[in-house]
Amino acid sequence: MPEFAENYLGYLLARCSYEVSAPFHAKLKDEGVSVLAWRVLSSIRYQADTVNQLAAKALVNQSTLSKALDRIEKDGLIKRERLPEYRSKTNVTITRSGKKLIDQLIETANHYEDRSLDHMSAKELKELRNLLRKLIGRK
Amino acid sequence: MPEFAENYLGYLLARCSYEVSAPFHAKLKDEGVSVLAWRVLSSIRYQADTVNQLAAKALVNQSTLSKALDRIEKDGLIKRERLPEYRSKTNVTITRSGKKLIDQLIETANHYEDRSLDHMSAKELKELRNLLRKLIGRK
DNA sequence: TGATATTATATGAAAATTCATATTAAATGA
DNA sequence: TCATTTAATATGAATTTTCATATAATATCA
Repeated sequence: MPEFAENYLGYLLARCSYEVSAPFHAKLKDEGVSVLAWRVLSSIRYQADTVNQLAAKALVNQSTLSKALDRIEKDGLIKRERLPEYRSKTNVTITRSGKKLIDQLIETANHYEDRSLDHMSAKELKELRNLLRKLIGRK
Repeated sequence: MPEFAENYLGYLLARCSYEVSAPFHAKLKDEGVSVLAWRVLSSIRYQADTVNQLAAKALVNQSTLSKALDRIEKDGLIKRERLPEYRSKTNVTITRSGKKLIDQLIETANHYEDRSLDHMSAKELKELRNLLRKLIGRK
């Protein structure tokens, strides 16, 4: 780890995020699924959402998401349509085949998560989640 | 926060990393400095390093870093030269003007970090860092 | 030692991302 | 109501990243 980062929380978080997710992201790549597709599909699995909302949740800017949605839609995993009650918003819904894919991926993700966390106790993990939520003001 | 992510540590980490760093990254953009340049320069501020090492530290693949180094070098912030004792490695060193820039940026980064963490106690922060380090096997 | 394998970096072409702005819809206000 | 502003999404052009591979140096081994 670079020197500056020893106590720099921004970098420590980036590194943890990267390392914890790397194995699963590699798996996604094997399956030909982008990280953005993963985030979008898991977000809308049970509830449709608009483009801007999804961009915020997927941690990318709106333009990036719009173009990613083009590709995900081309793959038949989502559908876009203007909201009837507010026609400047685009509603993004998951298709049957999108559901099939994401349900498999969520299962895989949970396996990977279990494996990457098996050196942490349940108590530590709970504490970590609490601290992270507090960090971003969710607690 | 999307539903799937409520307990998915991979996403929680990505979100925290993103949110904690966003204000400083926005500031970097204002200054015309890329996140990669920030990571590279802060890494080599006191000690030169090779391309592959830097790529790992900067959390990007080697190819991405090579091209970023082209740009950072063009800006006069770093210098590349083959290591005399092992000529297939490239040593990346910081220039005088690189040092000047990074010293300012580190100061700015610390300000931002202080501000984004002022709702956390010192004890919580210490505990968070410990847990994060344990998560990636640094403890 | 010469052939082969491995390591480290660079690079061309393709893909994804970003920036700025266009387009379209909705809200506001004179 | 019509003009103006604001909001939501899409898109062209430029930049950056990625993938695959080239290049070059070093290590290995028969």
